[in-house]
Amino acid sequence: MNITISDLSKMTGLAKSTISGVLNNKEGFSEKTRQKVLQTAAQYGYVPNEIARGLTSRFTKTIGLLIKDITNPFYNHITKGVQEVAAEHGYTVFLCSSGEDHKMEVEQIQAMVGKRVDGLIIAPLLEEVSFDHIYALKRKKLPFVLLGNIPGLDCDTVEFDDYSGGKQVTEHLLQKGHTRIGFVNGLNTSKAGKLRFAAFQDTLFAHSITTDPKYIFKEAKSLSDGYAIGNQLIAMEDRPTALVCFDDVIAMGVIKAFDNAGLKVPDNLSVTGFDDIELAIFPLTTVSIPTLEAGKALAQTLIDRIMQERVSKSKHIVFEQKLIPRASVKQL
Amino acid sequence: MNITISDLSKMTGLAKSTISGVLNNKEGFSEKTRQKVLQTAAQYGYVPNEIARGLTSRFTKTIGLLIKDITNPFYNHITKGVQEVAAEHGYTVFLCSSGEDHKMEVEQIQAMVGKRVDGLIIAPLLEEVSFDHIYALKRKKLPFVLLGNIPGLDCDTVEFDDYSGGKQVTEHLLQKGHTRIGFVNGLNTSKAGKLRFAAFQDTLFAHSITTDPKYIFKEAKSLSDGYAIGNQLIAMEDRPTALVCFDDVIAMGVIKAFDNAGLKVPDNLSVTGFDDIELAIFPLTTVSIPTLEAGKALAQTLIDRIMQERVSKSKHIVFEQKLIPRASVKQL
DNA sequence: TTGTAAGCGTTATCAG
DNA sequence: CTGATAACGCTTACAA
Repeated sequence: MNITISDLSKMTGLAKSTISGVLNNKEGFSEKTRQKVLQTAAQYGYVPNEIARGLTSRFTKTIGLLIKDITNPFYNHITKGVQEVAAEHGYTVFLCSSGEDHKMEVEQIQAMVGKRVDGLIIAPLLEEVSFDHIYALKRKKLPFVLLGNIPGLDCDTVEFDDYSGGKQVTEHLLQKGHTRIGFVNGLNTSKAGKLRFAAFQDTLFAHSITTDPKYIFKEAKSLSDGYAIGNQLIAMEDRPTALVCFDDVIAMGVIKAFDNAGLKVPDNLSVTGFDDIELAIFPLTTVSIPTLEAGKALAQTLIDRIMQERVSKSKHIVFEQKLIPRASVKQL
Repeated sequence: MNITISDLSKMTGLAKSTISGVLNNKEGFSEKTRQKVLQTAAQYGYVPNEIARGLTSRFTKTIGLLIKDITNPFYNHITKGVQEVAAEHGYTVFLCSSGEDHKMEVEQIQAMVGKRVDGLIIAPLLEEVSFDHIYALKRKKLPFVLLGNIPGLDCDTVEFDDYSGGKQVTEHLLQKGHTRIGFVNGLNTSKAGKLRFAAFQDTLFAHSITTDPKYIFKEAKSLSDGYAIGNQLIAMEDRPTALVCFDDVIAMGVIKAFDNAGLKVPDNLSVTGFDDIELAIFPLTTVSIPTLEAGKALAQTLIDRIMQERVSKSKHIVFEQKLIPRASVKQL
């Protein structure tokens, strides 16, 4: 069905190794043979079987990418970055989503290992979860780079400074005169959420401000979660004056709820997010995160590691987060 | 580095074929051997080399997905759908983006064919472009399904009824009393755009309404394109009263421009989009498109075709588009 | 400059 | 019930 190198060998009367050599641009073939091979290959639409090639060469020119949800702007920008540099270097990428489910994460990684990817980029669940599968990778000496880090695990990482981001928004809110501030956190399995929240609490504590526990929400992960929380807030008589959301998507959900109820942001509630997603046309004060660049860095780091045959020591890249003040926070 | 079946063979003292048989749940092995194999395999963390497996079995359990831009909600929802169904059936998916570039499209498909995917899902450029690479697939008898259709090419397809969508919005606008209506089209390579625009023109024509050519824009593909067009519109003294945009992302760009200029939608301009993306918290009148479902249908159709060994005749699935009236259109 | 042969990790076939 | 052996399509010594 698919033409092979031995087919070409028979057709041209040349040996398989000759065909292979020419096709791989090796030196030392007469122009005549070279032409003959190239021509008949083109004529019959020969496409080398990379999979057979991978068997001998130990390289599949494939990398795996495991993210949480392709539908989330944060992850699809990372994906785009990975994609771009992978393609530049001739790699194809397997895309897998864990959907924030640990079992799925383990399975998908396993599947990609089985398919003998040359390396893996993983955005793992980082809290309240076992890392056995990641350690297994390390033991196998399969190159991989993590988005985020696992304490005590020495490997390449790309990270964002979430603590700083959390601190920046909180201080901004404080400066604007807010003292009754709520926080909507993401999933418990997210380390970014843990760090942002820690920064939030620490910063408030440093200013001797305490938060009412009823202003703290958890486990939000979608626009509809944000929407539901927005409605809870609307129903409270002593609402906070400001709300820090784990990401822009959630923030948009909250804003939508207020909008639907005829309330205004920031007049009735100041709202902030994280990610600075382009689609949020609402002038949302947020913390920008260089996701596209991080994706590129992720892929570049992995490819470097694959080439170097894992000699050099681990690389750790940290991207800064930066507050983007816009109009969703009111000066009190 | 990676443990193989022959390693297991040596360790257990059993033959390779025995190991292979047990691992693949074949009948006819004593419970004793079975246990022995399974146990040592687990002990040493054996992961079958799918790539070697693929060499003999002719199946790689991998499918390829080629889209235009993962960052666009339309495509990432399709991707999510494909992903889900693929994972359910034990397939891993290669994700490639053409970035709306024909050369890239050809190359990426070529790469995936080289990696011997079992089948391909392609969202190809459909206008002003050659289809040689698609015909080559057909000749190779490699299963594939298209998002959209190519006239004269008999293959599985999943489509949206873009003409109907275009007609629905246009009629809606007419009903609301608009007669000076503009249109922002997507790229020339998009058939969806061609169809939506044709419906737009036909519908206006049927109502004996003509559009001013200066109200027609082309080649928009991003929020910033929409933004720029919004600004052009703002600068016009005789603006249209309504604007049909190729998709929600572009529409959001237009709205953003108006917002920034202190103008209001729909008071100063009625705007509509396509896709009904969740993130558009602005109450945008749009045409909803079941992208997630389409993604699932795409994957299911492909997998069916792979199993059936391409006997049955081509399947064509058409998803309807549906107008979702919201508040971005003003009653005149 | 070209050809032969072995090997990559599996599965399949066919004896034992 | 188990074990050799060939085959999948390619690369790579090594030989001619």
